[in-house]
Amino acid sequence: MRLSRYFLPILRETPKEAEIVSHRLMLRAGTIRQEAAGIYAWLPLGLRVLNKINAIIREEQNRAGAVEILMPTIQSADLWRESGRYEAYGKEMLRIKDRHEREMLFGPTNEEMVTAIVRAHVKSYKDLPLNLYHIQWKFRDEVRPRFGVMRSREFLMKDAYSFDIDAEGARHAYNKMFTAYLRTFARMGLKAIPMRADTGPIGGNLSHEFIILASTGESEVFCHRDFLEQPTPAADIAFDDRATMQGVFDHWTSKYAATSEMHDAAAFDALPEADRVSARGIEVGHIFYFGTKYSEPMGATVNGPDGKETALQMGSYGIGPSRLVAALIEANHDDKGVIWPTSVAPFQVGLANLKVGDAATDAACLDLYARLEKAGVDVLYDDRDDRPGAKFATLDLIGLPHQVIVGPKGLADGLVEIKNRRTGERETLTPDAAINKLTAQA
RNA sequence: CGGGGUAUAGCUCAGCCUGGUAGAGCGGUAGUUUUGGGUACUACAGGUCGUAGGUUCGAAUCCUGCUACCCCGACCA
Repeated sequence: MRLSRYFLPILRETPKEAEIVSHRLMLRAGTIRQEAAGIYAWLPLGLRVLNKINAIIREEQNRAGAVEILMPTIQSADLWRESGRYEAYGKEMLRIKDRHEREMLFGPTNEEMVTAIVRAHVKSYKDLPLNLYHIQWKFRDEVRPRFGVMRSREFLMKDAYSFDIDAEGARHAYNKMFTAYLRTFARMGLKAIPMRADTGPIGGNLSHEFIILASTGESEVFCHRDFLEQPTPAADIAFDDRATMQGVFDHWTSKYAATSEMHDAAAFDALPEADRVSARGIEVGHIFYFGTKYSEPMGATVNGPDGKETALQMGSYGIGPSRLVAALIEANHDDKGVIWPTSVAPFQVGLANLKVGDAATDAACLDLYARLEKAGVDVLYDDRDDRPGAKFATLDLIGLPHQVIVGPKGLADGLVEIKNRRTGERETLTPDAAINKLTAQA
């Protein structure tokens, strides 16, 4: 992409409303724009990151056997009356009426709807297990939205819902999602630690939050140091093998990890001092097993092998992609700007032409640009007639993993410079060598 | 939902106390300058001062209502 033809509204100064670093950097780097309290428009750069995150989530959900659907944002109140949550949900639910005065709502979650879908079409245990997920916008009318997309009213959520004939099957479904989540966050370069959680309004008796450690995190968390080094399950792990999945779960829950609500100070203090990690955390995923909480009142049943009608065993599994964008920045930035992990970076390479209009420099840049793109590397080419300093500052701010700097001085010797945004490491080399190096890394 | 605050140019803010018809820096445009970490200079453009009403000869400024947004707390993916 040529920057001159792109839409990247960089802010040099920080808008006053932004309190935390991810919110500040997202506004400055032209990724989002606030439209109302807790409601944001996604600009091109931010959307690219969001889509990268979604792609990783999809791959891992599919790998774990979940099937993608897409449910609407608007739901009917009657559906929620079936579970009793229409009354129970309170003012966080955005309630609206259509032109016929029918009561509708902007969905804060989809347990009722997905249960209705499965109830209508699944009649036999032979159709199970089933796990349906979608990635869709949700709305929760928070009293006080804040921290940008970290705590917004409208937010994107991947929510999966598992359906099984019995508790053992549901447990396996839970463990599969548990494993998929470990992989998902690891692929984004995040160390997410599963912590036992309160089930809250979703209900149920088994629940884990996936928390990433970041100094600006909203909640206090405590865990064993081993979590920081623990390797995540491989891509080819046997998702269909119950013992294997239970093994992953057991391994990842055998050591101490808890949020402040579930914290057991005595158990934590029993750990050797050197193993205790007490930090701030950001919740990026939350999984629940809640049995028949929705299937029973909503009459979602199937015939079992014994011919008896049985209420479905359910679980739900959420990840917040829009929040993850902010969480990733909280975990990956410096005083100059964002530092995107390669797997979610909006572009892999930023190409800076230091003297637009200079024939040799323009030609060298165009050549690099074309050859990198041809090699499948996403390049943002800064071809604007701007000062070198401004270009460096912009590239550092938007945080692309690699920078290629091309100017007349270097070109006189047939050389360009590449810089690693994360390490700051620079290297002067020929354009050919730069291309080799970048295609190998990206 | 309690408490506090803010609203003036695209962004960050000054002006308000003490009423006289709007400013700076950054950004934008045009030029000069030249160019390797947000260069310097010149000129230009850009605001019914959130909104509705009131007081006054006169309101960004004083008063009242409303709205929006922000912060602290309670609450939450």
